[in-house]
Amino acid sequence: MKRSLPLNALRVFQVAAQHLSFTKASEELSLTAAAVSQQVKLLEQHLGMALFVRSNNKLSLTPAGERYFPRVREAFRALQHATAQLLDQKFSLRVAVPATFGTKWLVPRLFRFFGKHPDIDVAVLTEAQLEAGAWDIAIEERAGEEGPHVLVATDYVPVCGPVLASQLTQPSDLNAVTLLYERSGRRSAIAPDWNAWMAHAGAVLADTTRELGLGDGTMMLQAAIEGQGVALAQRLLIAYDVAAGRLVEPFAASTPWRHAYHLTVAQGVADRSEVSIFCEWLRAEVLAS
Amino acid sequence: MKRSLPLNALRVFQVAAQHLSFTKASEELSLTAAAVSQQVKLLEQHLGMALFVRSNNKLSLTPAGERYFPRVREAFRALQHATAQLLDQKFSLRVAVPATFGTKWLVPRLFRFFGKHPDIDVAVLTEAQLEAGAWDIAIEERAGEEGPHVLVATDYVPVCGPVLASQLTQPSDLNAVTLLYERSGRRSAIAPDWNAWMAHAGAVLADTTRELGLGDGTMMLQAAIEGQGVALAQRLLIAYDVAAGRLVEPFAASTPWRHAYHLTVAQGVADRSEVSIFCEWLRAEVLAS
DNA sequence: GGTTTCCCCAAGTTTTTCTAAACGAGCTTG
DNA sequence: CAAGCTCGTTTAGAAAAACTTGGGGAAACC
Repeated sequence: MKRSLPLNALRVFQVAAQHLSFTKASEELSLTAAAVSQQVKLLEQHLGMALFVRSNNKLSLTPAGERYFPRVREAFRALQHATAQLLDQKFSLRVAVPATFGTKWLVPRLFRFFGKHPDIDVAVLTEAQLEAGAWDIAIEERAGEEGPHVLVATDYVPVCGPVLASQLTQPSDLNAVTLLYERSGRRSAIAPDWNAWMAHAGAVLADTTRELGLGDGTMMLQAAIEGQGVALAQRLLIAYDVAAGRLVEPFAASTPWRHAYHLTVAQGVADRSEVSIFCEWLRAEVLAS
Repeated sequence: MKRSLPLNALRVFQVAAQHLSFTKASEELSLTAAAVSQQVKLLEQHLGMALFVRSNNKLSLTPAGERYFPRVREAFRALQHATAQLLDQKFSLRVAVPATFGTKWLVPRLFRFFGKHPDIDVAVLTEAQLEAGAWDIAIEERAGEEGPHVLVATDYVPVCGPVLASQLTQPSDLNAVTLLYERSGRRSAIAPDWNAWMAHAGAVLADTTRELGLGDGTMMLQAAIEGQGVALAQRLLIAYDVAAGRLVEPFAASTPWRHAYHLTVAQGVADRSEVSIFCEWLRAEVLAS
């Protein structure tokens, strides 16, 4: 490499390649289109090859640019991710939770914690970033409700929007609607299925019943709220939506199997006061509900 | 992220963290130490946290910096690697070879190819970068000498420097010296071992004989040239060193097993004239030797 | 105790980067 | 088919970084 890569030009290239438009890239970067054009030209000169084909009024990548772009994007994403994680360390307490649990249970209660402890900066991270050193407290979901660190456990009930609920009088009616369930891909917990619930409710799931698997519990609940079907959801996580009338439980029957959320404290942080304060607050919240 | 990362400052940080010295970093970057100091300070301000501990006269990373550094380094390496590979595309022909084969067989003959075809830019890549699209022709080593695309095959013979060779009169003398062999970790070929050669030569390898495994054939041959021991080397690759008197074959006995170099042409490039010209030249070179 | 080795700071200069404005090529539109 | 629009390029000058110089201090080395 004759001279070190022009990094800023590289970032401009990356954004421009994403949009396949210098104008759009200039907006994202808060620059003028001229600046983008210049930076890209600089990079192309540095590499000694064209990255874009400027066929008048339409922009596309050359084969070289096509090969280069995804790798450059990946590198920048890695930088971005590393930086974001570094910045998390500025919080005095970092709590990693499953996305749905965070959205539907933790976040709605968190304002009470802030009220009591305004001096503690809490960061709520999604489970996806469960790398060592990235969190102080982690909450994880597992099947069953045994274990020394169980925070709270829940069963599953069918829920749906109020309109749909009015059409359901008995479990077998479910065969006429779309059944939503969570396709928890990587999670260790065994996802509950409709088949089991129906059997438990004394009905039979027809082969023809339409099912829709959502990749994420929040998405599933959102679909249920919008009336797209009936979801098999954790009772623990629907309290607020039920209270607001957005969701209704058409049948009381819950499931015999339960899932539990387990509380883990990262090694070496147990003696920090924020950590124990938060853990105690969590347990108090569980008891209060 | 309030404002996009200062990429150049990030690179400076990366270099400084590598050396744990602003002065050394400034040399590598062809800057003054003051410039390095300023860039690092800029980055630290941007992130809102310290990355280095400046204890007078000794520099070290903070825990945050310690976590950040390897990830930043990785991202820059990825960029560097992607760019290097992109630049290879400027060559009209990219040939990937095992490192030792390239050093000892291909490169010494390559000047004849350039003489005949000065218009073809050849890039010789090491096997390590065997990713799709990165090469036009690949040469790979495998055990045995069967296969439709065998370029050339070879057996193995002991070689060493001339001084050491004068002390060896029969195979059993090898038990008194260091035996060098190639620890070809990832290669699919089964590395030949001294045990087998000794048995074939009618001698016995003593348990006490000192062996030294080198990770790379070139390193092994270099050790042999320097008189550090006797190497079990591919006869194909030692011709030039033997001719120059740097290496000597103390025993004529070669091995019953052979390895072959196979020639692979990447998909979709077989019809390019440079490719067929080079392949024909390779075969002609094999016949000529 | 002097010397060396680091790093930091402030001021000034160089280099890079960006903007503004004008231009040109193709596409759309009336 | 010509006017208007979009989009990228170019140039020159302005703004903003980045870099150097020179000075200083604190530990470490001899």
